[in-house]
Amino acid sequence: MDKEITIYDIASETGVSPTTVSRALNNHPAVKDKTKKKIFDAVDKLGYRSNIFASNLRSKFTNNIGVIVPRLNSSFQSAVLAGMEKIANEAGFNLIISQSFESEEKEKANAKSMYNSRVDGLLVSLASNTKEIAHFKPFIKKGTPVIFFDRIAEDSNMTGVIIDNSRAAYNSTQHLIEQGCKNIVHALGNPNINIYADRLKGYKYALMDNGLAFKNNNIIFSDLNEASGEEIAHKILSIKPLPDGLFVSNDICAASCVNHLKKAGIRIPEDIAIVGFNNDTVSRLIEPNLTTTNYPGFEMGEVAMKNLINRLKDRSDDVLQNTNTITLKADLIIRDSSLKTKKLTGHKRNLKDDKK
Amino acid sequence: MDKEITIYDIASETGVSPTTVSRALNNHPAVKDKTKKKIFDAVDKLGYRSNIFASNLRSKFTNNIGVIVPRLNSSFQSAVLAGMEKIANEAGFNLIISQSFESEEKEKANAKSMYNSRVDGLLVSLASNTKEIAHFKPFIKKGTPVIFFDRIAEDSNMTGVIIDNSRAAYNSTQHLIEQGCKNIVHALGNPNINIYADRLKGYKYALMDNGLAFKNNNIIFSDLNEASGEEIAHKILSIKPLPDGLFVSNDICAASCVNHLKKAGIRIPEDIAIVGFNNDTVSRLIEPNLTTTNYPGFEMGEVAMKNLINRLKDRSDDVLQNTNTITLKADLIIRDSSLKTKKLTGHKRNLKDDKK
DNA sequence: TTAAAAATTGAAATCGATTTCATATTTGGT
DNA sequence: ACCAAATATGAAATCGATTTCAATTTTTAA
Repeated sequence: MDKEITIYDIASETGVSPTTVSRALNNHPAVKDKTKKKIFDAVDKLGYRSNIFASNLRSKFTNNIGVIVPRLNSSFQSAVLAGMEKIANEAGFNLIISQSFESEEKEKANAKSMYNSRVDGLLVSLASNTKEIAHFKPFIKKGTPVIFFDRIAEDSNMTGVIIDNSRAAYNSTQHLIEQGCKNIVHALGNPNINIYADRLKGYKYALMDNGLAFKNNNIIFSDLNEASGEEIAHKILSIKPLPDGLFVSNDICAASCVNHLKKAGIRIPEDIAIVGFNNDTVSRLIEPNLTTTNYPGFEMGEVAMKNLINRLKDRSDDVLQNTNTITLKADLIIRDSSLKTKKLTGHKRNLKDDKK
Repeated sequence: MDKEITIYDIASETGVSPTTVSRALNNHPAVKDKTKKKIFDAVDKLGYRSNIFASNLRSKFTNNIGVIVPRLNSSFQSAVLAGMEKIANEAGFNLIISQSFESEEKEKANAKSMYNSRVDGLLVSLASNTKEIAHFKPFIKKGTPVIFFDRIAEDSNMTGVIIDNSRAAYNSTQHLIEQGCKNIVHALGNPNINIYADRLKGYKYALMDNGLAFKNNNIIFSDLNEASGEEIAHKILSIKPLPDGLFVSNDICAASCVNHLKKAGIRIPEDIAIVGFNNDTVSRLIEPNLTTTNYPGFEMGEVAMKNLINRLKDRSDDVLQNTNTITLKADLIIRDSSLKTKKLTGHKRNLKDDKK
């Protein structure tokens, strides 16, 4: 096990002081180019690597950014993380990632751990049962920026990066109505989470604006996973008369539901037009292809991380400091699962459809 | 911004020395219970939090474990990461995650960054174009354990966690042969990566053992993504006579391929029996359901992390130190896409099929 | 009761980089 | 060529916990 090379070694090798070495390494302007070169040569020669702990201890910055997500193994969340990692890595930050498994307790524990790890900033997508966000107060108090994404704390005035869930749901519902649907079921997740609450609103508004009545019976709460697709299908089949439209707030669940409805002899979209959410891979692979809302996860990750890093870089930038909510575009992608009136032509389809 | 509470504050509050405080906090046996209690009371009262940088600087341990993956947004990789995070979190370790984007250069940069971050251990799934693994030597030299998973460096004698890719491919091919296929195409990814190279071997062995000739024309190299499914379908259609079996080394790609073949009027499995790989969600949602190999990502993450942490805990445990390769079970799940002979009964199907 | 052994506690050095404040060296203008 | 301003460099304190080695207190055994 080699002995650690320190700036003192570099200093004695080059005949300057540790102070100057430190400055040179941090690219401080007050070091002559000639001295710098000498120092960097010695750095290469001796194979010096900065000890970030000594550095952090003194400077208080860790170059670590914490991320807390409900689950790592979700295609949406992993896209977000991929976007975040890309930006963070380019800016020289490390990503420390932990998952809450949808539990407020675990989220609190993770926050505490992140706090102890002295992360420079924190990005959070809330657990479904998180009711209050006091566990992030210590960060704020200490001046560590916290940014929420996707699942945000609405009542707080902390920054959040989201899509306009209400509008997206409105557009989905409106589209179904335009296809002639008059009896539209909406399947959503835990309405404690802003994204589902907002989508429910959008669904209601669209019904209202089109003079359609909202019926409690047409709302199905579920976990929105593969298994719940079957449950939803069963519930749909038990509704008389059979609904003619279905808006499921998740593609995988919608796809599973499509399959089970098909198995029961229901034709899609002729009997029921179906719209999903997320533009998950599966939406482009099942038969019929699923109309859905494109949820730009990778981009959301990039935006949230860029915003965070900007704050860290320029703590005085009031414009960014005051940004409260960043809303990303999330467009409806129309495919066959909802097209009762006319089939898309190959041409039109390509226009709307073909982006990964 | 509050002033940081240190062990010196605790010391003066309780009237003992910082040394004793440090020992109490680390649960050192040589501190009287009464003293401990006094100290912990003061800790609670003052809201003390350990400064891990001061601690790391002296003790050399960071409680951080680095993970380098080719891409974060892959359903397999995110399942692995979820498993890793779970175990690491339970053991009090943080996860620092970065992605190589399949580039050896980026992988090297990430390794360097992990090295500078002084991670206690490193978990790596190699980039597709990584030809040599010298960039992990510094870790070994320093005594930091490095464990590979899924995509390992075969020639090195470093520990790896994998599935038996050759056997899995053998079983897939054998299954197709048993269904009566005599002309089986295999679509795989970059054969520089062990998993595809091994599967290719398994495919060849199965042909051989059944007296079928191996034909170079029946091998298709591709990126195995959604788009390449279409390319593969086109290539298949151009082969005369039409192959009667297809083994694609990835479910999403296989699913996309299924769709394009169906569009071309090919019946599955009657004309071509198809087998995928991974047991991705989509394999259970497309029509017909895809026969595939269950790839236990979450479990692989757990196993790799457990192994790493065991090494960290007991550096003298020779049994674990010498473990070279850990192989996980990966069973074939038979579904309709490959069943030419007889349809599965509902009963049999549930037996084999119903695990997430 | 007393010496030896065991159990507790503490003073001070240490980990390696950063930062403050002071000093030395250049540069530029006249 | 000379002095003020601008540039470069360095000495020493500092960040907060750990650790070594020594000292003190308590317990045990005879």
